[in-house]
Amino acid sequence: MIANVLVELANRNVDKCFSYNVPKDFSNAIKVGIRVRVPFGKMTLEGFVLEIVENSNLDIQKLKDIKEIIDTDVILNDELLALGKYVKNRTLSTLISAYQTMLPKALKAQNKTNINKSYDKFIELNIAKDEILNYKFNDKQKAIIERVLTGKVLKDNLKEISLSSLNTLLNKKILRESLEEKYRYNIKEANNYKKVELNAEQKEAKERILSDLEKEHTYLLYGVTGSGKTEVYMDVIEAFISLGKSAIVLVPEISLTPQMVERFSQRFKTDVALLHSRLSDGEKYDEYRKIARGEVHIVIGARSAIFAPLKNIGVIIIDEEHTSTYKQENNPKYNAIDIAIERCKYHRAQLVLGSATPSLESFTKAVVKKYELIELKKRANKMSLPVVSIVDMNKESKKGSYFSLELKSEIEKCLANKEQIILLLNRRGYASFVTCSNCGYVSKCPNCDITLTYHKSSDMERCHYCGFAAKKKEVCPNCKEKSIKQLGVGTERIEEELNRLFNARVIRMDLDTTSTKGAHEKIISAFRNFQYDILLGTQMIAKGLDFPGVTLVGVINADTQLMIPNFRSSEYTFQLLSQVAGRSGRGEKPGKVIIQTFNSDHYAIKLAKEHNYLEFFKREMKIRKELNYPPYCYIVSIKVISKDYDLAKKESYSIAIKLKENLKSTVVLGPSIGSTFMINKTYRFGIILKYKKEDNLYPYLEKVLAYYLSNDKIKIDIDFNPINS
DNA sequence: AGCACGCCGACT
DNA sequence: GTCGGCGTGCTC
Repeated sequence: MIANVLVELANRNVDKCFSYNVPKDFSNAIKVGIRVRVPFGKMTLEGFVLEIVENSNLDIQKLKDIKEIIDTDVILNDELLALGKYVKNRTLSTLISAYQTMLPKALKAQNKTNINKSYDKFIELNIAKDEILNYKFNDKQKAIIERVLTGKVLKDNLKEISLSSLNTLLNKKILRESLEEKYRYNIKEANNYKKVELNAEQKEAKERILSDLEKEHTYLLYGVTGSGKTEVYMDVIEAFISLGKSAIVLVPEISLTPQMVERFSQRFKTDVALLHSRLSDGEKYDEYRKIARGEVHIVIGARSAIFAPLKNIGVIIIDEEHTSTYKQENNPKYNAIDIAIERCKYHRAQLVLGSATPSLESFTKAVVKKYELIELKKRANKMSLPVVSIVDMNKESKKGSYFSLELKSEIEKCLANKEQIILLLNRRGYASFVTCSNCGYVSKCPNCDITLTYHKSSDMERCHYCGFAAKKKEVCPNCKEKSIKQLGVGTERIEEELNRLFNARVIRMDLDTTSTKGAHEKIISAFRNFQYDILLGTQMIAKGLDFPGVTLVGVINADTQLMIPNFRSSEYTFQLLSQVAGRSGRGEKPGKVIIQTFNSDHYAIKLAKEHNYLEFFKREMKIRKELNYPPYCYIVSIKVISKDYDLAKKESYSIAIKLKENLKSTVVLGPSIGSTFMINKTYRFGIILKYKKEDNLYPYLEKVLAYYLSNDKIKIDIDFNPINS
């Protein structure tokens, strides 16, 4: 018997099966989809058994033996095995890295993982009840026996009575110890569930999703903020569970949306498993086993939860589908929506993509009927959308202040009324960009309509997209003032200002203040409990949070997102402003939103004020069409990376030329250097491909990868449908 | 990833 | 004449 094993090394040279002889002792235990330990050269590696066969082209006599079997239960079932191949083919990653990202750390093939199951120690009677009379016990021993008489008791509870007495009884074999696997994480069961009746719109949405279960469908659930999408999700899931099926719910970052989890646990109790980055490796392992064993029907998690080993999936829900967190930024660079579609095909399941501001790609697919559009037009609580006002910071009399007069006075009003305030300053705004502090002019690339980024080292303004570069301007070409400045202000600075200007309790929530476990939850609950007046934070405060006490939302600078050199910057700005505006006025009092900007005429800002997604979609699509950006084409980003500048440059040019020759229906841009040109003394040159249909694309890119396979001086990194290029 | 093999420069 | 540089290739 021969096992074909994929070893743990994430190197393209060894990303294939190696054949091993299965010793007779293992012939019962060996299974496809488990991990084994095998000799590999002089090393011992872990790997996944992908096939078990009887014959081989290789000389069977020369095959080495499998050293050890690691798992008793299958880790990669047939669906996951196929899914890994799909990920590899979609992203041109190695197969091993595809499998590794699908699994929690405890189950990866890695020689030095030491994440174990956790056990509870129980004590129970080791003799028949009536035999007890044959012994004489002291008082402590009696107390212990008393507890154990009715059944097994946690050892820790008995230790409190007397550890030495307990040990005596164990030694005399009157009591015995037993181990029971335990789960380190269990969702908190909430009991305050109130059934919410769906309104007509929500009911219709639910019925649409359940209308045809014969084949897989993708539904785009487009509903304004507060339209009650979560209630629809829960009702749909309940319906699938009653059909004996299960559900995956993806949220952008689960630790930021605790109330989503709370609402699910109220309704579905412990039928829910949670998978997200804030769980420890041990906790993740436990949740994963719970899922694999079929002990829960619902999995809620962030991106990688799309690989949860649930069986019999009826529905996959992707909430806030427009968020970029569904795209993984390291290899394999997969998009959870693509994986969801693939899994839905396998299970004949329904995919629901929910958003108040769908990505242009998704909305386009709905327009061309690739997705089915379901609209929720009304807010479920009948509250009106908050009133948004835009403050043109160019017209502020006191230049250089971070707070406009209007925002300042509204903050003061709120504080006086003991109402709460959320202030947003996007953290990504720290990147230096070039702008005129007098008129708000921003340098843009003449070829790409993308903001230029100031490079200090060369004192040039560059386009990270096409490579265009120009000397830094001293005088603003718009207003002729000598007021060109680099901007970059962060939340920390604003926090200082708030403490200086107001007598208020301020809490800051950004990457720096939330690095420790449970920090998010602490900040959020402290704010919700009115321990603070002002919550200041980056975009992480914009998503899905529900604070009934908040009546004012202020956006310190709406332009930070616009400045990002990315064709999606308008889209992101619109989404962010719409999101954060939805945080205001969720309680009884109506909400107010103030957006400070130097670009008060920008359509993304104006239309966010009007809550007008459809008009934004139209406007932005027109621009995308003119400039040939997605959704009018697909994009591939290729990075040529090397420690050797000249080599990287030379090879990137030769790749670009070859791509131009071989991909006839593709626009090849570059090579150019990007904002991440030098990282750790490695240089990266970027090539961008734009195409609508290119049959030769995958085969040719595989050729390029194969060409550099054994060249460890050059690394080729390919990103399909990148989100930040 | 690790390790062996192999083909050219400065040394006990 | 040898020790050792790291380029190239292989690992069932």
